Amino acid sequence: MDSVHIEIPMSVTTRNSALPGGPPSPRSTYRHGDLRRALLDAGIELARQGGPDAVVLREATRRAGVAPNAAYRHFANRQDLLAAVRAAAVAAVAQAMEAEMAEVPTGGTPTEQAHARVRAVGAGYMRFAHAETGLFRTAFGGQFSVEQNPDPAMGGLTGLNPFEHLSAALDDLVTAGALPPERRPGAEYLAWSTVHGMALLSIDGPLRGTPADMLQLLGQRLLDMVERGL
Amino acid sequence: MDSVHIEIPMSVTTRNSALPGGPPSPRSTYRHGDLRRALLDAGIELARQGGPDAVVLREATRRAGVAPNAAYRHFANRQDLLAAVRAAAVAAVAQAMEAEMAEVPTGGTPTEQAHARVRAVGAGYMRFAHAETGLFRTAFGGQFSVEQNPDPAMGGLTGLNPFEHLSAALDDLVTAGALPPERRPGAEYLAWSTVHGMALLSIDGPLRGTPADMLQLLGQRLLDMVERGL
DNA sequence: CGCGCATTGTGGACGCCGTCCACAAACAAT
DNA sequence: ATTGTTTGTGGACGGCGTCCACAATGCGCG
Repeated sequence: MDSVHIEIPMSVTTRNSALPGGPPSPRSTYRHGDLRRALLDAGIELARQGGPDAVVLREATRRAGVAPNAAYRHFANRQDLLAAVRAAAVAAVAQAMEAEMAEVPTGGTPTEQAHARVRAVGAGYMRFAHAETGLFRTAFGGQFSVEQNPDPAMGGLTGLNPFEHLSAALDDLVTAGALPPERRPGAEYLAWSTVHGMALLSIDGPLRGTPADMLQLLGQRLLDMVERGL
Repeated sequence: MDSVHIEIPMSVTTRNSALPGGPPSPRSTYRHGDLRRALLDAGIELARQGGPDAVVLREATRRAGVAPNAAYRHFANRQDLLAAVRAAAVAAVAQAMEAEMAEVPTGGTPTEQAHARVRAVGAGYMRFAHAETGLFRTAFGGQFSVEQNPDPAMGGLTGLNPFEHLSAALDDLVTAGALPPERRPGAEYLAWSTVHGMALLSIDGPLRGTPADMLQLLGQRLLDMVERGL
């Protein structure tokens, strides 16, 4: 696994501090304290290990030490829980991008900087897909949408979601004069398509099992292609 | 929906010629005739309408007018049936590519021809994704692999599967002198990533619902990018 | 302080799914 | 005609999402 820092908000306060291992200790109070949060955490963990299909309502309630139906007090249905988990997963992708951008060396011409930033966004996306397959698949595997009425829960530490990071990086490219303005509209989708495709090919497709360094190399070639072709 | 010719092999002979509509007429014989084929056809239809998750064993047997367990005489389990459906779906993609290539005007320099062929492969892929979403998702949505020990069931009319079509087109590009040989290795994955990403973005992602002509345009820009950047 | 009520968790049920086992019908080979 | 193998049936099990009725809880209002 690649090393990617993932910062997923964990339960803040839970009266029932169930230590891992052993059945969750019986609640002292009838009320749980923060069941919504507990279910969400359980869902995130399930997604991390098995992707979206592994987010099973009954299993989440089991882990929270609660009856299956209790979930319906906090989520309309399985789909609703999954949506919340997905938001967390998207936020994690945003953070992966931010981490990657933090590594970009300062200095160099504005053009170099701008290019480096676009590459960081793309590389963060692909690296995350490889390092946190389950979460990535949850975020971008099935149906997803990030742009319209941006859910703040999908933002990283900076508050920007992955799509916004990409847009910003492309804007920089234009300001730096490295991308003709007339080519800017829609460029997000060209760039996104490219890295999205490679991410999926490398976790679900023919590139599955390819060693990380090989993948890194291919990824760089892909980004070269985008840089030349955009 | 775009118009794409899809040729999926349908049942050759079924003693029980169940016309659509109404419950399937009771079998005259205890034996079915070609239950495997019937289940596969049902599975394909389910996949076409609802993607891989819609391929439900019990529903397939229901459509074939047979008890649920009968399926286990022909498929090891649900996964096995799904694999067979997937093969058919992949073959359909190959045919979509072939149809697209048949449209390429003859004439022009070898370089132009080669470029046109690569574009046809990519366009066929994306067009199919849009026209036959369910089948596309079944073929390339979840885990998939096309290259190692090529399953003949995945080939189109020419016998080549989608990956082989792409490879051949890229080889042509080299022969025509439009792609430096040193850049040839791995080029499949760069090109595939690109169209795969856009295909998914346009059916599951933010490009969902984009009008077909808009999509066509974006697709062409994407192929331009590949052409320039490969 | 006590009461009523909205909130939150429980228990039990339903119908759907995939899968397993034992049995029966149909056919093929002897 | 008998025997044995294939193919379909019937019934069952556990797991899932979801619904309804009920019980415990704790908060706000008098």
